[in-house]
Amino acid sequence: MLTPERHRKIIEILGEKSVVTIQELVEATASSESTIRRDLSQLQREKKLKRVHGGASLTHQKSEELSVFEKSERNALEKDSIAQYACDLVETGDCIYLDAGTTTLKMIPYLKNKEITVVTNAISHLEALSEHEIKTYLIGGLVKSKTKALVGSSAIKSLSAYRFDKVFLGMNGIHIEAGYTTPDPEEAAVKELAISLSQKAFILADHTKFHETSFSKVAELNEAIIITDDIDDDVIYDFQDKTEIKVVTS
Amino acid sequence: MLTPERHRKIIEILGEKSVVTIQELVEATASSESTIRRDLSQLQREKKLKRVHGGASLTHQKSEELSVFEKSERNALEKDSIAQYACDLVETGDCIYLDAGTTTLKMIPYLKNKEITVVTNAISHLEALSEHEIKTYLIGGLVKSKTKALVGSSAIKSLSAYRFDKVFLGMNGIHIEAGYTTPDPEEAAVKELAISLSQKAFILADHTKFHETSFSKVAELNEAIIITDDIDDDVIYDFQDKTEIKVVTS
DNA sequence: CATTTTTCAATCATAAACAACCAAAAATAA
DNA sequence: TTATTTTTGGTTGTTTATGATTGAAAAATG
Repeated sequence: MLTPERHRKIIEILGEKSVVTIQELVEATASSESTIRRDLSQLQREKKLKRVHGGASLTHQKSEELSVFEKSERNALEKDSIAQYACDLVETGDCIYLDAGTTTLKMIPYLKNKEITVVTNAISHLEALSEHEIKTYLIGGLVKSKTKALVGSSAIKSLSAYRFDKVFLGMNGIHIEAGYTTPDPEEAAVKELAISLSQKAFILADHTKFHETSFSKVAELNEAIIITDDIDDDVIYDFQDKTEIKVVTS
Repeated sequence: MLTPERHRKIIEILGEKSVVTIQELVEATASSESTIRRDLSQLQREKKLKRVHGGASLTHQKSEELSVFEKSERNALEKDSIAQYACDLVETGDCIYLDAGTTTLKMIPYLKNKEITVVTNAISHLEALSEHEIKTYLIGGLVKSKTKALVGSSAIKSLSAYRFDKVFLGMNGIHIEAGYTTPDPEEAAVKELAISLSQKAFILADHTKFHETSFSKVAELNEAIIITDDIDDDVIYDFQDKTEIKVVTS
């Protein structure tokens, strides 16, 4: 494997997972520890990543011109922990629904080799799903040009042909009275239906989403389990009698 | 193999793979290591690529990357003429189905500002469709990881919810007895249904597809109108009593 | 806090890739 | 045709990348 090929792969994996061990990279590139260490040192000099004990992490610098894979987003590390936790809930043979969104995207690397079936409305997730050889169904529908998600009545109809063991959704607002909310009514309708088609529904949301409300209501709090990162104890106290909350400590 | 021919091939391979080893190029061009090294040095001086230890890698210039990619396609100009002609058949308000494939992809720029609705099974077309602000519905279905097309029973079911004014399909084989054929049975089933759901069906195929057959039958010749480029008169004579043929002169 | 385990940087031998050179072959010109 | 130039492929010694090893440093464990 050639050097630039390896470097690209490293950056790409980091874009998906935010953190990666040297061991994982050794396997992914079929090269030795020494080589990976050298690669990481070089990429760190180029400010493409940050070395950490045992592996590497993406730099959370606000950057002007970062290429596709290099773009980091807000709370990337927290979202990665949440995604990883969510994937531990997925069992072999499950049929799951993956909603559009950055956090659900980060689940995909951890779903590899689980022998599951994924249904999604997120066109942006297809590349990663295909790369990790996960059997994927896309629902039909109107392509929302901005977010590249599928919405509308045909999406609703297409989605309702499936039933899920688990569904994983991103969410913009989690509020005691307003419940789960999201900006776009059409996406809200898809999320709402996905929840009702599943045995268990999980909301993946970092701490910034609590006490927020957005335009369109998706569901009541008790209709899904929340997976989140470090939040204040009083926030947990506020919500704990409304629904179940899994807190991931990163 | 002549020098410019070799250089073109190197750039073409690089356009597909982003990185390439010297050994691969030696095999692809049937020339020696020394020659390839000289080629790479020269192409590097021309800023067409970047040499790396063991081979070569793309320069990170997106624009050039794209132009190279376009050039690399076989019969690109003919396909573009065919695509342009096909788009002249589309009228304001039409609902059309666009099949996966390079020729149908080339239709998209010419569809801009026609105020039409497009339904497609080609995930690869979405970017161009969105870029040209065309209202697009994607059918649902299993994501075929290699070609990024939607297939399977759920795709069939999803597609059958629509009716079309016109459908435009690529095709691998056009043969007097075998009719229209394509390699993949699952894609063939989708194409077949699309034809039956339309008022008028058009096959977009350059001259190399005539008298060829592939594995899976899609339809009889008379079920669609063929749009093609310069072909021999005797080919037209062979086919003209079977179906209508539009010949685009480029 | 001491011990154990893991990860690290530095070094080294090896195998691969390299540039430079040369002679043969091919293309071009006379 | 022959002479000249260009291109090619093999050979040379040199450079580079790689993977294994080692002792040091850092985490993890008890």
